[in-house]
Amino acid sequence: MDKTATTPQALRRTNLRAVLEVMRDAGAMTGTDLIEATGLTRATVIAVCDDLIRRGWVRELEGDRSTGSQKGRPARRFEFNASAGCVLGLDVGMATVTVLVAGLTGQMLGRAAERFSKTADEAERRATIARTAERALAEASLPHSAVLAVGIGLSTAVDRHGNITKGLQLSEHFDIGLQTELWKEHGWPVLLENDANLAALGEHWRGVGAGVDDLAVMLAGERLGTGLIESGRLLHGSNGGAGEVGTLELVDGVGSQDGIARLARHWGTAALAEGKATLIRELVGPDTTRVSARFVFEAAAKNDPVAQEILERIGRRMARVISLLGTFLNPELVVIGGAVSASATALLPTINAELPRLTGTPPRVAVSELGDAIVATGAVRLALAYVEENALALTPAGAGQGVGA
Amino acid sequence: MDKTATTPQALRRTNLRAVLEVMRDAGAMTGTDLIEATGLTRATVIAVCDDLIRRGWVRELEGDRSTGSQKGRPARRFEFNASAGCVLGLDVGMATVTVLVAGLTGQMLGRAAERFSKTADEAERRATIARTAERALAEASLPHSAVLAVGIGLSTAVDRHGNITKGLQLSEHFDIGLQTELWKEHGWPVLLENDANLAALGEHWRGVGAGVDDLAVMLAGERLGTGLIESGRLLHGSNGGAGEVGTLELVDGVGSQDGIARLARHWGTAALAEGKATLIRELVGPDTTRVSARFVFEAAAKNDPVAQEILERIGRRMARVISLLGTFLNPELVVIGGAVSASATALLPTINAELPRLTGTPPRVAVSELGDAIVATGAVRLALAYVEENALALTPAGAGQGVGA
DNA sequence: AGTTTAAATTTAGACACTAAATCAAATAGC
DNA sequence: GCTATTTGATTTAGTGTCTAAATTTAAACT
Repeated sequence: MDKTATTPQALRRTNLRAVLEVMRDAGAMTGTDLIEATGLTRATVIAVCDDLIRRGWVRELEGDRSTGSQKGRPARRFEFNASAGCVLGLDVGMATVTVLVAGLTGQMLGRAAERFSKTADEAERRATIARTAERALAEASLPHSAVLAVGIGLSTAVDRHGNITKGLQLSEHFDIGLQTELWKEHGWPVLLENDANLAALGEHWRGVGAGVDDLAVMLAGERLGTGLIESGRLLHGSNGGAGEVGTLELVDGVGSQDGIARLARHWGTAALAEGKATLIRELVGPDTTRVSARFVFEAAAKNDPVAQEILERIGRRMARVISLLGTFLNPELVVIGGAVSASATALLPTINAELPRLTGTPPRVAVSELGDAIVATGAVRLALAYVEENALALTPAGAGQGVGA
Repeated sequence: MDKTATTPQALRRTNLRAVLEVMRDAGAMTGTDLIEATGLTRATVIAVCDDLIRRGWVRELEGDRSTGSQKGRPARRFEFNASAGCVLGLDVGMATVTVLVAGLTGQMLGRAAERFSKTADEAERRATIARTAERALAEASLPHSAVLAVGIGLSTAVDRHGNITKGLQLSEHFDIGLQTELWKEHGWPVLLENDANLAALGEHWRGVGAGVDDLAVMLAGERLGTGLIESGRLLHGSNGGAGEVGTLELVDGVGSQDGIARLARHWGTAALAEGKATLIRELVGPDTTRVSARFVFEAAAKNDPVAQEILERIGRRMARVISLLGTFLNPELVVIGGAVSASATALLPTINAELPRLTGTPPRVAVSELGDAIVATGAVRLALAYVEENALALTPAGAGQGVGA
């Protein structure tokens, strides 16, 4: 029943979409601008704009003749109504939940984060998530009705239809009825996606990967996951397992799913246990079991040879994975992101030195600048994509009343 | 200048495409069938069909009331005109060229193959290719004017726009003006693609991978290349290097770009040189330098332990690469194809035994049944995709006269 | 005030669709 | 052989959307 054939009304729908799309990423425009951009005639453009205004997706600006020609009849100026609604982007991790609120052009309007209680059961985790979302919405002064979609990133495999893949990895921690239970009273569309995939979306949207359509993002904090974008599209594989390097055989004496943070802690702890003379010991203090990645990176920055050796091992390890990505996917760029991404810059020399030896198509390597909002940013992007896809079927909640700047 | 907006005529174009597409993969249909399939009204369907007949893409069948109801006014029966033209699918390898001729529903109409002279220069290679294509067309009794598109598979990296990637591997052997020089007098659209990618298209179209939308095909003859399909789409990567495992680091004492055939020969020769007692020696005959893959597989089939050990090594090696594919791409199925694919069945037990140890998402593994037409079959598919995409812009050359069954 | 300029609107016409009535060609029953 | 029935094709009237061209509008300039 998937009819591809069309009626005359479909024509208008197509043109509504075309105009809306142009206006979304071009800001305020006159009718003439839109004629130029879409190839439609003036009569049509105006009709479509009036239609969009009526639907609430576009608003008309008053006065203001600052740009363009000063002569002739002043042009009506149309603008995508960025406050016709908002979306939520969530990063639901093992220990914490982060929520971003964004307007329809992606302007960030609110933010909140919270830790899960260690003993939390399903219902309690859901409650924590809901509470954090409420706080973020409150910060943005937005009503529930403004939310048009919710994107959620999870540390588990999710297939391309947004379904959690049972049996793969940590799904039981995340398969907690986020779609069916959490916001059923609001009826918000909830879109699930793997966290590394969202990190890739985030970087592709507003990170160092902006404009790069063949991209891999390694989400390397405690764990290590990879999000893959080819030709601007996210790759999932048949079970959403694409890029899930957790089971990679790397024969290094540590689990292959370990991210940068865990590796640094692991090897740092080992170095202390072996009694090596290193700055790490002083930085950590008396309780030598409390090594964290931060101390190792700090010691390395102060030229501590033991810490630097650890960083080199981590770098070689990353280079190994990146080289495989380069060989199989041939991305233009690989971005290292995640909690410790700020420190990851120290790994670049090692990685860049190793790569050409390991693959014939070495990608550029960069470090993310999105910090710990990388997944939530991608979640926002995912939700926005849904809204863009379904705009004409949705009703802008804030139509007419305006929902914040 | 990529206008997405539309005019009333675009509506008709959309419906022409929709109807044509339905008819292409459903065979002969009545107006009522098309109403059912497209959701359009009878008046529109008939108008569209008459339009398509006028353009030469569809023909009307006479008489024949075998199917459907016997009562009432007999329905007009429409059929996609499979002989409105043809396409060529070429496999241009290092040593040989293979050409397939196919009608627009993919029915094979002609075939020819030829070896390149060892001393051939660019112009001579082009001439051999042209001559082979002529022979295939002659076998199908088709005029030059019937050819609507040509797909060509090459053993070198090709990016997603069909451009050979300079500097990567064997490009100099294949960048011989196939698009600019070869058939410029006929004006045939020539589409270039990597051979492993075409193998993947071929398997996805008419091989064991039919219906599997997340698929990897390992083209493993003398060399080893991989074609990747995710969600039904071919992956290229930024330089067309995706799946080009030629530079993979596998630390086995042999080049990683080596395919099954070369590995068998390599290790078979080594076994003889080491003076091992093996059936291979007898099969090869007096000149022990002339080991070929065939002898090794034959000896293994006769339970020769040395040959079987070689097969296991090859199998483990393949499993290694497949496991990496499984980890990074998570395909549902991996198909082994290429010149020696018939023998590859002997490798399956080893591969299937190794895989679960190497990756958490082991794909199904199968052996291609397309034989040495695998690349040319994919080339046909590539050319057909072009014709389907551009059908309404093209003029069916055989319009009215019919160009073979 | 009149002219110029650029934009908006109106008007006429074209194209493509739907829905409903009518026409056409076959079978089935009497 | 005639009529009723069935099914498909065609015609007609009406609607929605677009373009192109003429007209109107609203400002700046002279």
